[in-house]
Amino acid sequence: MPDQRITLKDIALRVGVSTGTVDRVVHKRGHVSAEIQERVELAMRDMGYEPNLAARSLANNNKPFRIAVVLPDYRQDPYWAQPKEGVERAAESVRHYNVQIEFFFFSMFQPKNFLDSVEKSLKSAPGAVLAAPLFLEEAKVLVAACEEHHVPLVFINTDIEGADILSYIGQDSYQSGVLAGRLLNFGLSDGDHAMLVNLDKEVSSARHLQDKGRGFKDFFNGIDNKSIQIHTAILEDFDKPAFMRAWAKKQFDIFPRLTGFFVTNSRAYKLVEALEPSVQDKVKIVGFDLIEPNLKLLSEGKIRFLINQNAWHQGYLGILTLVNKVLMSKDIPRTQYLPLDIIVKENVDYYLKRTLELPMVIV
Amino acid sequence: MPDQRITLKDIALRVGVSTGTVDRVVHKRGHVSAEIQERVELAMRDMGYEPNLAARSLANNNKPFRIAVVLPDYRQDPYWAQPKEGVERAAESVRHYNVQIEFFFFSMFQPKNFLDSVEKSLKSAPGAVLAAPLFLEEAKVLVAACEEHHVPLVFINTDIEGADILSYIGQDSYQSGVLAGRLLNFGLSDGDHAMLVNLDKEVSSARHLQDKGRGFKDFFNGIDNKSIQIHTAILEDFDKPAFMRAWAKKQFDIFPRLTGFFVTNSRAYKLVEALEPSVQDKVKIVGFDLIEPNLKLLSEGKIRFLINQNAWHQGYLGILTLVNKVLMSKDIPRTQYLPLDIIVKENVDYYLKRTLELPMVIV
DNA sequence: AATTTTTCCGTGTGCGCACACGGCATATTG
DNA sequence: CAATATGCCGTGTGCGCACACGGAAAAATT
Repeated sequence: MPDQRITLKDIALRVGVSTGTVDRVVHKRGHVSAEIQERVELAMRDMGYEPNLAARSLANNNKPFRIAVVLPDYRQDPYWAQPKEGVERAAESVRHYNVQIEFFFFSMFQPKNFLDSVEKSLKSAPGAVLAAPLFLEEAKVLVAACEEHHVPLVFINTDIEGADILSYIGQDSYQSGVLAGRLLNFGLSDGDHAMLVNLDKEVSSARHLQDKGRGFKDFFNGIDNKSIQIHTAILEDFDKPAFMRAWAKKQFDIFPRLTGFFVTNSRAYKLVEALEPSVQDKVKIVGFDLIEPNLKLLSEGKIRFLINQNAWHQGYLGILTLVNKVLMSKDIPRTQYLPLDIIVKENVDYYLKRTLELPMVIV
Repeated sequence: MPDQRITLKDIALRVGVSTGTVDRVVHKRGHVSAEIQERVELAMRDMGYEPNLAARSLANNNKPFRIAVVLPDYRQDPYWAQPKEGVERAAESVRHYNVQIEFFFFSMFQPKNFLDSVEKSLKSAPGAVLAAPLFLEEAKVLVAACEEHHVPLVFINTDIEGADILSYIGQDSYQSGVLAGRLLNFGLSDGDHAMLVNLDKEVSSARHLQDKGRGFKDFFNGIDNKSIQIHTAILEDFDKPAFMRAWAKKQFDIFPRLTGFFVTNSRAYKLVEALEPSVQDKVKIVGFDLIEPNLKLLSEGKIRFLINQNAWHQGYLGILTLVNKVLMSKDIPRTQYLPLDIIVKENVDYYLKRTLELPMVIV
């Protein structure tokens, strides 16, 4: 490790040009002869030049970096409050770099509303966009627009395959299904039945749920020392308690040894509400996400495991990714998978608190 | 959020003094009249002044910040390679601030050797010290020395209660025992037996292991719908395969329904090695730490759960804590607990990779 | 050959802060 | 009252970088 950091001046001196010239090749701003360009680049590599980010940000911080954030309305679903908070926290972390955030919320079951938000966000001429592209076709409009204006675009939660974006941040849905399988299986006995439950409307991210289901079933297909029967249920009317209760009751009539459930999104609490109290304690449920209603049931033992989709971190990392790209000119991988945290009552606190502190540094 | 950040000059202008004066009150360097001091402080609070860290680090970065790191020799135990790597990664993250690290390794079963390392580290007159104080009495010497020279001291892995240090970073051992109890219990049936296994020499951190054991037993005491019998074993000769095999065989003779094990440190693989192949697949083992031999067994299903002690993060956070304190003059909590990550085959990759990337920013 | 254009490069200033230096008051001393 | 000391405060410089400006040389044009 070099004792003294190499500066622009150092390499300017070495090559025999001015710092202005070196700066030009650093930023590839042209107006430099081929020969000198060559020699400067060589010297930079040779001496191991790395720009001083503190100085860079100092010299830059008159012009703000504005990021538009397009997310589903968090008042509609507690899940979406998490990425929002992650974004806010990240914004605070990089405030020194004069990063400004503007939110654009849309209604999560209305593709048109999403399009509206996209248009509004683009009209503000942001320096970058962070979005959760819940609707495939509408998202393509966003991708095209960003591409045209050379605005870096990051997706969280849902990826659009083949889309030319800076990065996707989310989870491996298939793998999370496999994980759920392993967890549930550990608590089931030979001959038990388990059920995969989708609680969502058709329009939205059906892809996620499919992948999770596939992973879940694949896990049990790979088991050979036990026989667990797997069933599937898709319920769009998860908001109608009476219907849900009736449905649940019926299932136990049909499958007396039904002892395990896997809820493929953050609505595990809706399932618990549909169960009779005596059943709630016996049945083993695996769900997703650390939202309030789930947390309560987790501590009561009525949900056994929650898999953390790290929605908070998706927001946080999304902002940091854009900052790293635009302000630090770092290379960013096309997809960034977040960990699948396994949560039980005993370790839940750490994952909740983590959203509050965590000192961090842009490398 | 203010559109334009408040600078020294802004508040100097407002109060009607020079930036030099404001600077003096910011750094409490005295030589300011009581009245002006008052008015400046008021203005700072009023206008919400926050120093520009980039500018500060720029103006400072002639003088390096040297941190001495005192850890057990990582060649002696794979566990200790993790905090070492975390430290190295953190060092890289804050290189811009001219932070320099020097390691001092000691032999983990020799208190005297620890003392030697401590003395050597102090002779280098570091600006701060990060240490894993495995030995109580010897650690007190370090605490006293650091206190005398006003050198900030951070402990990882082991806390010394009542010691006047900047911060302790580690885990809640008791809680990790409770967690292990919950995990194991989920896979056990009524009437099964489980065993708590300590594989360690007497000299070292016995305290940790006790706490974990206590938590583990307390969990099962709190269970009422199942009856699980808990046994305890303490084995110092974990490095003698023949002895271990004989011991293991005997246990199953005594307790035919022994189906669960909880190994209180990172040596779960030693237990697996002591079991007969046919038993390895049936028995349910919960252990600690993502070290190579454990990972292999986890993927083979011979270890069911690993609890991640986040040793890597202990090192990482340790360095960041010192940087935040000394260079950013942040307030630091006396104890910083790290999350208890639950690891199975399906999510292990994320926790391993996490040590590689993670873009971060000092807030 | 004189003029204009283009290419290439150096100079200078400012970002916000830390800190040394020196100056002007007032207080202290003989 | 003069001489010295002390308390308070302003000024100036530099940290490393970005970028605007302008000048000199080379190339293109008339």
